[in-house]
Amino acid sequence: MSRNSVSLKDISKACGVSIATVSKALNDHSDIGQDTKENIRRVAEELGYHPNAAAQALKTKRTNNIGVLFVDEANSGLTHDYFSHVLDSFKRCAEQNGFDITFINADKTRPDNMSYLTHAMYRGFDGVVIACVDFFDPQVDELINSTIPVVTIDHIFYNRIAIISDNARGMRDLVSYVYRMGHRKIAYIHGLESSVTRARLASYYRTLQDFGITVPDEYVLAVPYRDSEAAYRATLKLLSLPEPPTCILYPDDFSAFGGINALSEKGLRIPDDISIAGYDGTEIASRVIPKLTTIAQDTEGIGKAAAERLIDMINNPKAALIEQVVIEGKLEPGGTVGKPA
Amino acid sequence: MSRNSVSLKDISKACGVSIATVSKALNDHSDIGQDTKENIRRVAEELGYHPNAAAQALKTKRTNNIGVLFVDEANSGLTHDYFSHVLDSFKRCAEQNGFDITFINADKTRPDNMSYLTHAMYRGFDGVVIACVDFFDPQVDELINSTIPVVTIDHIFYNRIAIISDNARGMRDLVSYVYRMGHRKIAYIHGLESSVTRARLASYYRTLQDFGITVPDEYVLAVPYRDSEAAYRATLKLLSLPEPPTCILYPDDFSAFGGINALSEKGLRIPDDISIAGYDGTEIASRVIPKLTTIAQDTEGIGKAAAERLIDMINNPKAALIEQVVIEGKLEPGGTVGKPA
DNA sequence: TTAACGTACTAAAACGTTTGAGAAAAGATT
DNA sequence: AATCTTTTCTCAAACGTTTTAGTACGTTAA
Repeated sequence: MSRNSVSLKDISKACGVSIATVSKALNDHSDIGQDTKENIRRVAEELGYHPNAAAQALKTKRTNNIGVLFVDEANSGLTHDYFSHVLDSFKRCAEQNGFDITFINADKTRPDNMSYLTHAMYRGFDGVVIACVDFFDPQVDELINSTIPVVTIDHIFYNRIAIISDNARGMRDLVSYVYRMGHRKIAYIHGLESSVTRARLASYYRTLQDFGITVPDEYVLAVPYRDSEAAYRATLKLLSLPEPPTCILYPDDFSAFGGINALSEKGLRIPDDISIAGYDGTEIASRVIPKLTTIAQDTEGIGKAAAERLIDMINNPKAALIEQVVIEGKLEPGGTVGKPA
Repeated sequence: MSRNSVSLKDISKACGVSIATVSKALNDHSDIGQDTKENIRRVAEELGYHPNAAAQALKTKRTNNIGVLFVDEANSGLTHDYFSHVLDSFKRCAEQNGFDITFINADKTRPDNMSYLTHAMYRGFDGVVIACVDFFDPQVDELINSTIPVVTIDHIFYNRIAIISDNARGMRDLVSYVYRMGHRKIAYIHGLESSVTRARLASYYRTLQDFGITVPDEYVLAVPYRDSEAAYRATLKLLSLPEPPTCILYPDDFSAFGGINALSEKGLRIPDDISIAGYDGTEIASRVIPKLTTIAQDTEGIGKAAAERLIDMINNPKAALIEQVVIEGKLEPGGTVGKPA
């Protein structure tokens, strides 16, 4: 009800025992009598005791708090569909293990002007999870090379555990699918330079090569992620080619909607006149008509794997096994890919 | 580079002054000589000192940390479009004022089994912001009635500052708009019982009344928020009425997409055969064709107002002025409302 | 000359925990 | 009866800060 603050000392007085005894009783140490424990716990409950995280952290060097650094192009991972789903899953898993999560500041205008690492050390995070568009930010680098347990998402560092969505496989599945649907002129509007983009792009070329297809350079364009305006313009560019593609792949579902706008503006029907596919498997993609063909990323699995590995590492720093955990996506055939016209 | 931990003591040794002097120098107290201050700061920098949040919190009872309780139907506000945008804005503003944000657990399965209030006190949050679907959860109630500074979003308590989106105004604007477009048979698929729903529903009836329109009871249906399946079914139900509506309003943009599916399945064209509107102003709403007519909620303004008020209250608990801050939305006319057929 | 004052510093307690070392009492072993 | 164990508890230091009261010393006013 109120913002009281009953401490171990209060309980110790009420029970007529020492503070140490109270602490041990509440932490279930073996050197406290059963009846004493019960009494102390009862009184603690009555008094409305709850521990003080700051004092515990000061003493034990454990905060049960995990730092989250999710930063996208807009300097916020929160409104980013993919990130927010991963984060939600991460959060859930962390909470089930008794950890809270706190954001590592993404706003560089904060008054104390701390770097990511400084901030993480200030708060004493037991571990840190990073999902980032720009893994080459020096501040990110500093954090990666610290001694704080770190798990990265969608980017591999030689000295860190990484959880990565299987972009190569996803892209291969997608390209194979549209190939099987009969497409040969497959354009790819991809995201800006990042390890994710690189993996997908390589897989795109590789898969086409396996099918014996070569695409003209004009079929491959770069736009920022989730920028439907840019995707719109890129799409128009593709359409203006002397030999336009019959199928366009987008870096994400959101961009695909930008593409759809361009196509419908040009009077092209999907999938009769032209086929398209997105990437991510956002909820909205499955709610529009026709459903967007896309690769559903396993955000649940990614978040959970990240949390599990990080907590492992926190609880067992010695056994820190550097590994890459690859999480498979899943092709979601919608109605936006048909036979080529 | 490493997870060192240089403390005031280390600096004091290096400078040959007392710990107190170091503390005061770094906090810019007036009773420390200018040159001493400079020297201490230089050494602190060299040694890579950064303060310890736990120790500071223990001593000062300030954590510079704000607890966030955002819980939606799925027990997570993170993937909720409206919430996540509000939170993003809140976070940004809080960070600019030197506050971090930590989630108050939404997962009731956490091992220590703390209530929201217990959790908040354990972490020593300086304040708490609550956006919630169920403000009648006893745990929420407990938190509201604690002495911790609280700001609520979209729900008014007599003893708390509330930031509320102007749902009455938004609904009035929307209904007036479709009325002006010629519609008289206006159905409303609304969300489940909540103060937001109540405000909108009342405004819907009130506005229609002002226009001298009465709607049959069958025109008003309830579905959960953001449940496009339910909205799909509700839409079919409306279409099967002997005298179906010419315009359907949905509780949110996402539901509207469910409605669109039902309509297109029935071969109805939007807006030629039937008109629809959403609510929220999600990004995707403006990226589809035709653009979804909707009320854009000022999530930026809501989050910012919440953070500002909360921080005010934290810094100046005495002056706690209980108020309701109303944030206006904005009608975004898209292409889904036309003249009635 | 003495008291009053201002400046620049320090000592030490306090915040609420945890924990290893030790102590006291009771029970078990010779 | 003396010694060893076991059980149950307490002492006290420590974690890294902040802050109040106080000290030492030089300067100024009477």
